[in-house]
Amino acid sequence: MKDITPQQQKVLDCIQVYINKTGFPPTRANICKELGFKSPNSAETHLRALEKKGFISIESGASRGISIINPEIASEDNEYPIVGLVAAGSPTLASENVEKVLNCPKGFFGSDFDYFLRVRGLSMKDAGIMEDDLIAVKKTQEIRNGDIVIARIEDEVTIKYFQRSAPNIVHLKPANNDFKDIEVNLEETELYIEGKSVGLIREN
Amino acid sequence: MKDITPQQQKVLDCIQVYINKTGFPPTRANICKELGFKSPNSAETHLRALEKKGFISIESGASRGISIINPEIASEDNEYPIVGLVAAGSPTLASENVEKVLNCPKGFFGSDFDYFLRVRGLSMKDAGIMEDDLIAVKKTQEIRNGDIVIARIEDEVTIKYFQRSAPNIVHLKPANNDFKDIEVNLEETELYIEGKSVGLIREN
DNA sequence: TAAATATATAGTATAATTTAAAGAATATGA
DNA sequence: TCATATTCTTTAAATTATACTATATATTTA
Repeated sequence: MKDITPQQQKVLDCIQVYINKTGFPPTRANICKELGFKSPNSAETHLRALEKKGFISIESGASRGISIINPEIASEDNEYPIVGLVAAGSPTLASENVEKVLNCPKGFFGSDFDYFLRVRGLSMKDAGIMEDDLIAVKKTQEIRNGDIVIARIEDEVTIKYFQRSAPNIVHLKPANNDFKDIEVNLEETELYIEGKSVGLIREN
Repeated sequence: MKDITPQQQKVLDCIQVYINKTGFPPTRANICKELGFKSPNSAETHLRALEKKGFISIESGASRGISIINPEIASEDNEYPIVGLVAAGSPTLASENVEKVLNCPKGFFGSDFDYFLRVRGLSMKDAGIMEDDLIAVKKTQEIRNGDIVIARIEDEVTIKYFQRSAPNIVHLKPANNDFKDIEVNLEETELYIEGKSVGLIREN
């Protein structure tokens, strides 16, 4: 990341202080006033320079659409959306799928993860994964045999053990004798791995 | 702080998710679109209700001037000891029994709790409680039938379902056909309830 | 039953970004 | 040293973004 000039640093600090104080980013006029400019366009120019150098991002056309790019955004708690399994389609984070969010400290599970997924069904009950449990899902394509994956097969989403049986054959194995393995021939059927489970939470 | 309705909670979550995603708050139109309203005014009304109930603050006349009021509960972690089951004796919080502590936000489970207990054995596997899981234990003597309890019988500690079968007869029932009920006659044998399970955590 | 909640249409006024043009000061490289 | 690039700042204005208000209806809750 490139160096910034003293004045650009002043603008960056001004943004951070303003966000800390108000909870939302400043406008150009706010920055202009705060730093004693006579024109919002002075602020605009600095913002563009900071954006170019990678310190902030600006959503074009959006009022107060400034966000600070902060590599160590490691606040203690992070909010993770709880996603419900939908009948069809991937467990996206679109708000209609998000029940609510849950605070969870960094490092709570051994791996980072992206969201909680609400479990439906009992196909993994012998692995201790019960109806209504929350699975912590890490979005990744790096899957090993035996991982518990969230897999999507042609709009059907399921939680199973992953087992690659041949270069183009994958078995999705339940942990419940009442369910059968799902055999996926990758040449015929599209299999998408949404992610893998890195943890589980249950509330009694 | 007053309660909010399910829909208001959705709006609040939508704001939080949007902020997490973009770094700045949503407009009414963003919320409207995200929640599927046809009019931004629906969002406006919910925002005003949330403001009135103290969950957000709105800076009048400021575009994207929404900030979430964080109650101290949301940012406060508590450290809970993780206790291992000892061969004999109760799962006390004496330091020799404490593996480590785990940060957990207030309100993480529906109930308060006092410590995490490391699970040993598979007597409750059909209830989804597996070896090495962490059970969140609330110290209490108020037990109902069907509760998962941490019970101590003459220096032997076990995790089972509680079932009072008669005024002085208690059954501690496993969730695994390989284990038998433990019948406790309270006139002959001392039974001590350490607490009950209010939640579970597992790391894959 | 009254109040609260939820949602819509419609419109106005203000907020805010962006662009163009200009100029001065400073830094950099040949 | 000089030419060029970068930084910094201004005026001015066009355009879009956005909040807010009025009004209405339906449903739910206390």
